[in-house]
Amino acid sequence: MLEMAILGLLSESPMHGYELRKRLNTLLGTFRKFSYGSLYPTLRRMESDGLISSDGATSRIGGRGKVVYQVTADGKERLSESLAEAGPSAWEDETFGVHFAFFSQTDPQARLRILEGRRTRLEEKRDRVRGALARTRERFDAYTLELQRHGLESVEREVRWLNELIETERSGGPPPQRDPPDEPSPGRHPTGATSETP
Amino acid sequence: MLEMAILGLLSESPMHGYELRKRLNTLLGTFRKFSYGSLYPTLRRMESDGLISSDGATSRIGGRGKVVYQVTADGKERLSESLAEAGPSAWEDETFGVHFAFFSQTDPQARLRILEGRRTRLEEKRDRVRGALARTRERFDAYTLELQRHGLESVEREVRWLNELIETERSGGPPPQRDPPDEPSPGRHPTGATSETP
DNA sequence: TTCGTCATGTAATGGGTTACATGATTAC
DNA sequence: GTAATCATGTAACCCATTACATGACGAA
Repeated sequence: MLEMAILGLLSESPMHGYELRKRLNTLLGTFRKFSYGSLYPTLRRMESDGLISSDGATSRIGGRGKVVYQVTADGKERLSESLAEAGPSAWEDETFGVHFAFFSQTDPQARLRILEGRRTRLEEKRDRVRGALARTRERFDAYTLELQRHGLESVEREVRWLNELIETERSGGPPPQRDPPDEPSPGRHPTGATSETP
Repeated sequence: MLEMAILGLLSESPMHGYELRKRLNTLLGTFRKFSYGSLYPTLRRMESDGLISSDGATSRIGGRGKVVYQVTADGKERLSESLAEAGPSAWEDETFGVHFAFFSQTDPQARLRILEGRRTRLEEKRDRVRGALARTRERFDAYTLELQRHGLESVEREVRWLNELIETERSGGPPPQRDPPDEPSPGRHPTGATSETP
């Protein structure tokens, strides 16, 4: 997971750990965050595995020196293997997210298989929840019921999303390019205060 | 997390591990699943901690025998402490879900603080994503952009959900009791196969 | 000169999963 | 009598987090 994300980012441009983490967390931040405690050890392991290489610059005396990493040939190979992996593991919540984040580097066929697999996964889940809701409607208290209902709606929403993506993908069409949802603040001030949380 | 969920379920009625896991996975299944590999060891630990007690029935010769657990006095105390815990940890995705699942056993004040804390967390996240989207719009490729957009919409949706819940909660009103979404299958075509993964 | 943030790292720990192994009970 | 599912458990591992520690560098 982390490995794939690192390879994906480094393949676009060489970077050092700190920046890598920042980009990782804005890229995948909607569903996942990484800490240094996992990043740095992973980078070292990947270097010793030959997937990435550093300039080993121990710049300046004393300080540890900024270490810039880049992907090796082996690393590139590993990356495309990972991205092409369209089996069950790629439909899991977080794994799917990472895959999706690097779809532009992924073979169109793999993209489609991943999207479809993910959709099937979610449809199964949706049906399980619907079933539980139908079977045991009165065994749930109001909160539990609300939890199920909200969960069900989330899944249904993602299925619709996937349907759109698959359709677009099938028509060989360009990846979607729609506007992000407008924040409902009609008169936006230059101050642009978006939220007031007291 | 697992501990709280176990206490919450067992406090409603005594159960053995297998059934516990099933109920756990239908109750929390929209966002979390547990395996036996974590459940059984946890049950044993909790028993040795005195939070739950088993009937120790080594029924039948040979076989391990069904073990029914129930919450002890200490366990009940621990449960209400856990449920009342309304600090930052309770706003985390999965922790929040578990808290919510047992809201009917939770003090109304704690419920409100948890919902509000969760909302603030999500509003912060929403603003971070909006910011990233506004700052680096053209540094994202189409897929990455779509990922952000979908993530943003998900967060916005959950904020709206929380707003409704908080409003209901504030008016001392009864917990929501609305209908689960109707499956939109009035006349689904046989051609309209939703998933075919060969 | 002090604060923020850039930058790298380690030790201890957490909280689970996977895969495996065993046997009892029920339905057909 | 055999397949499914009920029921319990263990060992090995995984993939990270938390908390801590260190220090450089730029701006106020």
